Amino acid sequence: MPTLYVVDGNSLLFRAFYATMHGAGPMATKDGTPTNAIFAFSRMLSTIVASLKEGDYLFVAFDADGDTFRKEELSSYKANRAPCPEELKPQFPISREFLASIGAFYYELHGYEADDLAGTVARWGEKAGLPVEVYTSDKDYLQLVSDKVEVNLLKVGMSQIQKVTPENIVALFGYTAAQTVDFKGLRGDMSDNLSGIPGIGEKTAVKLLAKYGTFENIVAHAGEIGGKTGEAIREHAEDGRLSYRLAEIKRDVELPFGLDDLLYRGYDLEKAASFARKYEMSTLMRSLPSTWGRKAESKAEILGKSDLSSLLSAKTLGVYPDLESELYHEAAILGLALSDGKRGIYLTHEDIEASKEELAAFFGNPEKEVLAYSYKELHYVFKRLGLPLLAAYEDLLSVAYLLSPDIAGAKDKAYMALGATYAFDKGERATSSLALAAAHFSYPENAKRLKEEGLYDLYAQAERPLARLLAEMEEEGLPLDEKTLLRHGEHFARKRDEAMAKVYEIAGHEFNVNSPKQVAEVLFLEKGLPDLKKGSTGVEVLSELAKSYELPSAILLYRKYAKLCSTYIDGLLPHLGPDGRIHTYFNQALTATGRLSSSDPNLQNIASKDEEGSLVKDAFFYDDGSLFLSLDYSQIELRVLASLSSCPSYIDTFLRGIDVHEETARKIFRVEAPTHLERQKAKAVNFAVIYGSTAYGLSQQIGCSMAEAQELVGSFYEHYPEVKNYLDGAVEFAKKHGYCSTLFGRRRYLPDLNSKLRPKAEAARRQALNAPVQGTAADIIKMAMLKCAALLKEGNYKTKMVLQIHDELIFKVPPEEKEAVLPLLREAMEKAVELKAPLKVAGGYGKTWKECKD
DNA sequence: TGAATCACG
DNA sequence: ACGTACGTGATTCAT
Repeated sequence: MPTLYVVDGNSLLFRAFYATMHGAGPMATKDGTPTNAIFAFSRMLSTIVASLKEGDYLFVAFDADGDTFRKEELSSYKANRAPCPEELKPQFPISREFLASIGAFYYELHGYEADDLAGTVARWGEKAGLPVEVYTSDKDYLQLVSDKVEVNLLKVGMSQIQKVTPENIVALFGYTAAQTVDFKGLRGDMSDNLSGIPGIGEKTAVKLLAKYGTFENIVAHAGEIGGKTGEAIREHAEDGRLSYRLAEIKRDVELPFGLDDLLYRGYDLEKAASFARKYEMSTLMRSLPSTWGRKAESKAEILGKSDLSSLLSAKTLGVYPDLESELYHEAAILGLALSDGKRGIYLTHEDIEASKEELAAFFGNPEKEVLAYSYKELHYVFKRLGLPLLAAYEDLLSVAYLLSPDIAGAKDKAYMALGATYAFDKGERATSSLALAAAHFSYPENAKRLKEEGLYDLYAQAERPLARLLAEMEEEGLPLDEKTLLRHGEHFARKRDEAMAKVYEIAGHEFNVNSPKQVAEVLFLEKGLPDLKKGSTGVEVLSELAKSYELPSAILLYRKYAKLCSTYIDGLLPHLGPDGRIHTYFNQALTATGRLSSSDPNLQNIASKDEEGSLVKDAFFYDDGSLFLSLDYSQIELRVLASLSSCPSYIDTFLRGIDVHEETARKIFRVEAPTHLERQKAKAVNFAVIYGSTAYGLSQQIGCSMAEAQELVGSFYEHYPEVKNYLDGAVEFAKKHGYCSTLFGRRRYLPDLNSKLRPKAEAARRQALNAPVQGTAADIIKMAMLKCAALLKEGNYKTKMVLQIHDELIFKVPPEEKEAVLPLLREAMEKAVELKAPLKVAGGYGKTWKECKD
């Protein structure tokens, strides 16, 4: 039996809005259009569509603009309703657009409310003998409940739904479906500004209805009802009647369509994907039920394997490796999709083996061209397959990242940023891999977009070539000696257990020291230590408490060794390959600022500040006599700030090669020879400036008064006025254009900059200040990496770049190249880019990673 | 899945 | 009145 689904669009959209209003992310498109309600609304509709079966009907009712017949009857109707939130307004038309994109029939009619349309359509269903499912969060709809009609009341999201039927309605609400209107007549409805009978609340109304049945019968028997209640009924019967009439849903509205028009026929994947792209909702396609998606024709005509040589005669191929997981160092290689944009072939792993020579001839030919999603991934996969990859290439992931830096590692988002049309993860692996391979032919249009936005040089000179270098670095890996690591690990574990025993001893009992909640309970409740920061047990709090108490310092000690054990011993070992090396992944298209990140494992946050922690780096060494070389940029971000702002006195500090923090201290404290403390404070001020911190933040950082912090910042800007100018200008620009950019044009979009929520806008302001600085430094080191790699190749050196840690490069150097390579690489890094404040590089050799940092 | 914590730049 | 320094990743607990 087909079912009719009736949805109260307004109600769901409001519910969707308030459910996501305080959510985490910005929930807006790049141009600032809010989409939070649409996000949740689309989820709700997806859930409903998912429950539809072939032959079912779907109708979504909306309120129309302007007044309704109810307003004509009562001018104060809904008069006290809060105005529609500004962020929700633009989302009304978008919700219609969404429904259209998924083929859902919706309607609104001037003079009527959504419930009248819903009630009318629900009656059609009843008359046709169909079961009807109504979705709303408005209890007025309960009057529709019948043998045929179930009302689903939404509580929070789609997760909490109260199904109301004739069987359970009295138990749930105390009145029947037919009595819903009588109930409203008595109780009224604050949200509609209907008084009902003043003084009668929910409890009284239910009691009266149970006894007398209907509103009119209650009025007729008002004489026998005593006390204030009876008095109120007699006095306000007319008010009640009015509320009654207005609460009644009209069920015979004339509509220009019929039940047949509501038959749900599914959605066009292309239209839905295009909606998702337009509103930057990367997860939408995944939440839509695939059973209803009418597959777009695959762009690539699928060829048989016998046509491989014909396909390989193309100059350019889109190539997409089909892997079992994203961790391509290890993941099983399932297949390889090749497309020339119009036709394509999917090769299984066996096919690849069988056609290796033909494939090698194509990919080893520098005259040919490859369009890859992630060249880095492809490169690594080809190495594993024993295939060369020397063809020229484009890296679509980098293109997407530059055009839309907030794609954060999500494939859907990346393809969406490229405007590539493909059915997201629908259908067979082979089909979707081929669709992706073909989608890479969007490259020419996107290259044009890069040029229009001034990003092409960054792509062609930095990101694109970097993809190959990073692949080589990942493949090279870093040597980790298991024995040494385990030896240090035993030491850490012993210390950890000692610290734990001490914690238990002082606490007087055992508890889970790993649980911040339990730690807080023991410290602040059991032991009565002062709670300095809202129950937090972080290092700042515990080290402060450690000055006066024993327990916090024991906990800190436990935490230190527990961290070393779990993250750097137990966490690292599973990543140690049979080759004795650790192969990290460099994420090239992830951070908001243009930095790289490292994961699985993260080699950019191996301990080194703590003396014992740095023992981890002691386990990284070569067994063939090769050395580690570490070269790092000194204060690159401050030099970038000085250069971006063209501040002569700041630049001068760097030109003179003096200690920048000491010089800042001399200026802001107006002394000749700053003390150690003064230098520390000046250093904090320098950082506060590039982080956009407030006086409060600075005062917390250096433990001084707000007044002093204010004074220091003020003094800084007095001595470096151009810096202030530059920073003010940067925020202005970002507010006006919606993004900020680095010296080389890399953008970061900041839609929150104009948020009405102060903390959000303030956070965005700080990001606008910091991103150009951090991002420019990131651009610089990327260019330096390429320069270093080119020089090493040119000079036929065996030295290899193995790691990048934001402002530092680590190399593997054979002993015989020791003398030559250091000055070569240092020079390359310092001259990578010509800044107004010169770049300076420091560093040296060591037998272990730890040693080269000493 | 998110919060808390702590490792790095 | 309100929160309060940028950017990451891994582990653990708790829901």
